[in-house]
Amino acid sequence: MPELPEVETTVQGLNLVLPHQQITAMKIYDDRLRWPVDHAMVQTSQDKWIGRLTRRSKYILMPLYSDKDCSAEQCIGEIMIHLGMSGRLQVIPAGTAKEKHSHLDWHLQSGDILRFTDPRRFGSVLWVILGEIHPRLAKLGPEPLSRHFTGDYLYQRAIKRQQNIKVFIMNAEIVVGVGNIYASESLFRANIHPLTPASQLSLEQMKKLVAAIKITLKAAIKAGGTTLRDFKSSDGKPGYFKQKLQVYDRVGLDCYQCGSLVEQLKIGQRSSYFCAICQPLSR
DNA sequence: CTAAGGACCTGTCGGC
DNA sequence: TGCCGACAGGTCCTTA
Repeated sequence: MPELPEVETTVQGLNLVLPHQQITAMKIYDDRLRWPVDHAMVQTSQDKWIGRLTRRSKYILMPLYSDKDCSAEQCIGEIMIHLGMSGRLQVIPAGTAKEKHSHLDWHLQSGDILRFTDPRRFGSVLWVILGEIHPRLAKLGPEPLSRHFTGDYLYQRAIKRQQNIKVFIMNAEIVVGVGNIYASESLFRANIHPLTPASQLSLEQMKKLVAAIKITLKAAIKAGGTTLRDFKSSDGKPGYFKQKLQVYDRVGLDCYQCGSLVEQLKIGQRSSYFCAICQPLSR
């Protein structure tokens, strides 16, 4: 389900309702996520106030405070949530029946519940100690929408890398937040074949690719993410970016740009979509 | 160090 | 209708 635009959409939606709400209780129904949920979080969450949520890579960071003011000195740490492939984090009315894969609830003073649901359990919910950088965040590359992510940067990182460009841009140590959908979409937009070795691309091509990634992600965030099967933002609405996908999931259909057929390949175990005419393979 | 593959887990869909 | 394999938006870990 979630790539960066879907996570960002979720954070924006939750920030409309969660900040300054008090947690009255946390319940763990199933702790078997990507990593076991630490049951100490139940006690830690008790009676704390929720601050403004942020995002780093595809992780959602929810700071907790010991006082309703939520001033910096009162912060006690953060809950760090990854949605994996099938996770959802939403605020629902008290009493809403649990689904088969609802794993965690935070009951709020308002009566609502913040609920984490994840059928495949590739998601994770971890505690970040105050003032520390979680090991999972320590080695991440720049945010794709930040000024640190430039064509020059990507070109430098690609020197001596024979790896194909699609797998390369999906590596979170190079740049975070480029998942399988938007990798194909960005490469199409930049007219780069997904199998091109990273080191083969010129500085100009890298600049074009970086611009394409930024434009693609921004447009997807604006549309509320992409709903393929089951993505729902925190307010329960689907994302509308699917209607704008150029190549993803369009194998055998006409390329919107040139009219030839969109092709599909497995690259690094993932389905990849491209137009061989618009995205010629240089060497 | 890089690159490639398997692993984790459940649900759904298409073919027979 | 039922069974079985392939596949799904993401990382992490092991092996070469």
